[in-house]
Amino acid sequence: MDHPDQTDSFEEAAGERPFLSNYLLFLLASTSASASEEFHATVRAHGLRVPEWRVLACLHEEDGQMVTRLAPLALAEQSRLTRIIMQMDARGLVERRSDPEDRRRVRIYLTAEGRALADDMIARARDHEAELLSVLPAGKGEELRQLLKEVHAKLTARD
Amino acid sequence: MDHPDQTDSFEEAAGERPFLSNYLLFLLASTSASASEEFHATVRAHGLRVPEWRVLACLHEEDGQMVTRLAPLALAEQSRLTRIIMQMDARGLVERRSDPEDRRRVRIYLTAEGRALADDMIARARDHEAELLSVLPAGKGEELRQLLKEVHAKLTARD
DNA sequence: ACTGGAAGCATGAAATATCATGCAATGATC
DNA sequence: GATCATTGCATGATATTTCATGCTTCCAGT
Repeated sequence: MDHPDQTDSFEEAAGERPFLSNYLLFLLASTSASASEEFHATVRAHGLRVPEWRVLACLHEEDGQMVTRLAPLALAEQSRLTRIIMQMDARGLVERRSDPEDRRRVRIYLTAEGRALADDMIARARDHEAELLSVLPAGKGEELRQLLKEVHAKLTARD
Repeated sequence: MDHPDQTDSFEEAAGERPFLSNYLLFLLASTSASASEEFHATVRAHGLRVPEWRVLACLHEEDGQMVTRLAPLALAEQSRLTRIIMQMDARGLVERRSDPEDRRRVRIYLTAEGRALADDMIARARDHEAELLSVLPAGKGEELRQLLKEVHAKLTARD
């Protein structure tokens, strides 16, 4: 039945597996989007936009970071992050202080309110992650985490 | 030196591993972003915006899809996709035809030019993916792909 | 010290995205 | 087969994002 020498239209050839559903960049983007969406609903329910939550998480990890360092971590472009920080500042979640070592730099610090919110959201993020992983066969989640850490490291190594 | 019964500030406690760099949603989003960025440069170099490339890839896989089906696949919201399609139509990459079975539906078809571009870009995507995977120890890439397919399936199963 | 260049952040104008809603076609219920 | 709800797509108003560029501060070389 299969005469590969005849039907080589490339598109519908016999042994082809579908491209899209196996394409790594698609799987990454799509999985990231659907996995994140659930939690992002929680984020918005707490009056935060997604990049604001990311900033809180980054500062929770290390307070007083500069805008330029925060931007890639929060997956936001610099000018966008500047504005987000300004709004968070206006709202009293963070505080901007010029770095005395280098006055070009602006370092961002959590306020008490910001820290409280960050703590709360981080706890929720942990819970959500646990719940997310629970739909997978045991161990798979950690396996995925480790692989992603590896790839992520390789990719960000070559700046 | 370490008296865990004293310094339990939760934040800087002894055995804590960093949250962010182990947080699955962060790893997914950040890895996806940096992995995609390289290829997206290629996409733009060919005069396409990222969602346009995604539409081409989706149609290459299955021509004549409806807008509503295309939107989640191309990771774009419906009204956004409508406009993107309109531009691609204006540019001659796709064609919109009302579905005779259900005249609310608009089905999108690749034009000859669109198909040629899609074929070309898919080939480049394959190449880029191979190159991307080559920075990983052999096998790791496929392992990652399989895990992502699993998680992706689980996540999209519960609509 | 002086000059050129780069780093760090801010900002205006233009491009995009989103949200709610509109409209048309279909399906379901009685 | 009239009515009401729903699906599918389009669209206007608004909000967000981006791009280029400006301004300031620092650094390197001279």
